[in-house]
Amino acid sequence: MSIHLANIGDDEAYKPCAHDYQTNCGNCRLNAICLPLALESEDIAQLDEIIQRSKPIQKNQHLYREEDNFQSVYAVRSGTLKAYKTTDDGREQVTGFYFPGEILGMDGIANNSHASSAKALETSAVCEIPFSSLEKLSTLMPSLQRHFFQLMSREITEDQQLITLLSKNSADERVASLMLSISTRNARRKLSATQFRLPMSRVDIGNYLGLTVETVSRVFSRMQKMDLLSVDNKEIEIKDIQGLRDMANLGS
Amino acid sequence: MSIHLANIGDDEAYKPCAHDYQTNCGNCRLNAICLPLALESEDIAQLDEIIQRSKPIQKNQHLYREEDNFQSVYAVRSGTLKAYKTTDDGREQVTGFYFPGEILGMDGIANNSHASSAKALETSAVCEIPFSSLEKLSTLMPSLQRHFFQLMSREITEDQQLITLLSKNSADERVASLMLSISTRNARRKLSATQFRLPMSRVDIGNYLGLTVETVSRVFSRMQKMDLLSVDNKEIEIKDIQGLRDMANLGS
DNA sequence: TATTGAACATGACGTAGATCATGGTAGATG
DNA sequence: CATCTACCATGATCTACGTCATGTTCAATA
Repeated sequence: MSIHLANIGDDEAYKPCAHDYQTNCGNCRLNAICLPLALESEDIAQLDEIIQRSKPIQKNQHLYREEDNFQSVYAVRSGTLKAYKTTDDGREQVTGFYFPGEILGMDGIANNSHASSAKALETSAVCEIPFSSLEKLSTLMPSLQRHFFQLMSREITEDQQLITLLSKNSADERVASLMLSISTRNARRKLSATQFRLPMSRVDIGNYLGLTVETVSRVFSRMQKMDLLSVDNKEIEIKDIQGLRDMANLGS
Repeated sequence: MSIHLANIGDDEAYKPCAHDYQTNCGNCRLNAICLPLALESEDIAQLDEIIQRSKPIQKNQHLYREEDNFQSVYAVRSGTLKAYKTTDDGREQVTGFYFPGEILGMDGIANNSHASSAKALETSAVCEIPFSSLEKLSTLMPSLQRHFFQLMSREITEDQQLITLLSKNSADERVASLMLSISTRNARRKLSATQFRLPMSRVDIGNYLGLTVETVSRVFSRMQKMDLLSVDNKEIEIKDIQGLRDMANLGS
């Protein structure tokens, strides 16, 4: 098992068969990411009540599929998922990767049906948040309402970042940006910002970044030659984070 | 004055100096787009009270700038605006065009500061919706809360569409898609789906679609040669909408 | 009316990244 | 253990689109 998984593995998430997880939002160590809001403890208790902690999702299993009836949004507890749309001519477009503490499924609210599919890239666990309950609770708890408005707004700004990346940046810049993004998201979860295992394949990376697998491979090779990072299959070690930032060309 | 503006011009929006517009959400002919929800008439009256109808914005004037303090979201009453981000190396990325009935500014909620700038492409009028009032009202009116969740979700799905377009589609497909998008958005407002004036420059189109001006020009020329549409500067007439759909390659 | 300048069109040419082809490696399965 | 199949790396070639250069049109202003 990888270092990455081992670090997560000591979490409560890995009790696949227990019906009553001892987890709740109050003691979850991801709540700083997932719920960065000043909820009163009784508020958190109320939130806990509507959240369902599901059994693990196996690798390649779907959490939901495009056009499924929309019921819930999901917070990642452990593992990683990718969201993707299937284009009209049958190809796939990866629209995002979701790490522990991050929330997915909000694109389904607009039409009461999921606008994308979500698939586990490794064994993962999620908290299911039924949206109708969330709505009701939000009218009672202004800070929760605000939190969800902010979460959705953040999703918008992140999508706009990706739009800019796809529209204006070279292959080198795109891959470097993704590596930096994963690095900072790891750091937020108190994991190493410089050493990690990529949960996704080169195909997924290329698809997400609008590049072919071959180009992604070549960029990784180039980065290694420049001593920015070392790549051993999916194991990444960032060796020169400033150099990587320079390559990403995103300022500072 | 163009056909497009003339059609809008009979609207109440064009009373630049009046302090008391006779407009309200109840009688606004855009409310089917802007508020497609079953609000009770007294609810609409409440909403009306928080909405401020501002004086027109002149062409090239900003509605807000990136990093401005976020206070409000805006509904376009007349005219057109573009939203854009300035990348770290100083270039511009157009992230969206906003037509009457559409809402912009929601990307500012996440960080209480606008994540993009908004500039009028022609003389325009907007309804300003102070967000804090909207939040308060939303806790009292579940249907309004739901509406805004849906609006934001729609913004997410549209951004994802653009991501896919940029990542997977050719120049022809991108331009054709934009023309079709403008066409359907015109139709929603009971304007012609086949004849309209583009409010934005070729530069803006290219920027939005991740293409250079030259490429956009060439695509327009190609489309004319194929008799899909006729272009006279900014005046567009779609002559073969099915042909255009085929070119866009987005299915049906 | 002449003049200036933005916005647009179009040709010639260069290039980043796609496509095609081949080979290597690591984990799954009989 | 052998075999199979994803997944990844890397070279050779091709091409869509960018870049550069030049010209046109039209609206604004002297």
